[in-house]
Amino acid sequence: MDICNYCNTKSKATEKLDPEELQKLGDNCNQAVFQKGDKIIIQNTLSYNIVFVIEGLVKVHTMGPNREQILKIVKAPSYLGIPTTFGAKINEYSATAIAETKVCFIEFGVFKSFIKQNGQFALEIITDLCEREIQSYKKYINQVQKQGPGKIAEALLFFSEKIFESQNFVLPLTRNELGDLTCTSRETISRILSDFSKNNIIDINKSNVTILNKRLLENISKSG
DNA sequence: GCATTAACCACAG
DNA sequence: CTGTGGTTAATGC
Repeated sequence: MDICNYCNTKSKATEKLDPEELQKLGDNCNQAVFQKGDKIIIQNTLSYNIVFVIEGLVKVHTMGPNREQILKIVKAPSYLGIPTTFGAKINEYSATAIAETKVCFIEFGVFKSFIKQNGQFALEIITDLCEREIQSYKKYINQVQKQGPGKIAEALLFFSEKIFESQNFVLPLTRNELGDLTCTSRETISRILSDFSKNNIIDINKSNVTILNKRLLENISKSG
């Protein structure tokens, strides 16, 4: 089977593979579709695969000592689980689909062999990992130093700009999950969202959000 | 002290 | 699952 050769959702890294390697990838990967709420990677279980998200949206989350923490929201196309598969025997985090999501499971040994053999492939993977690590530093600082409105404004801007690329979108998370994402409580999310709405910064109906005053939202996000 | 912020609890829809 | 109100604790003038 030559499935990977014809797949038009190649990662930057797989574009560097030669035909023989692509063949090998095709022989050692499996596609699967997950519905909203389905777990793709499960914390505290063994990992055998690298996951490549072909389409959809995923939350990467981990259970802390007290509560659930959403580490990040990942949009296709993207790899998933490289850190936990290389860096730990047992998964350090879970990944759950928050929209219908199509993924490819790549056998770990094969993925590793590409890293060893193909420098261009490895370079793309490392570059991607580094960009994500820097992002995670930023998110970490924001979460620790901003107060509620700043964190929530930032989350809204993140969904608007990075995920949906629109002023109008449907939040893929419940209020509780938004709390897990922004290190606040679901009550705080409720209050601040209706506050933003009262001040005509956003329009919100259930999970349907329209950003009305982006400038102000950016200021709130910046000033924390 | 007094104000602000936000978590926790409870209860209603 | 959400929205609100009351209570409480921490933090900063």
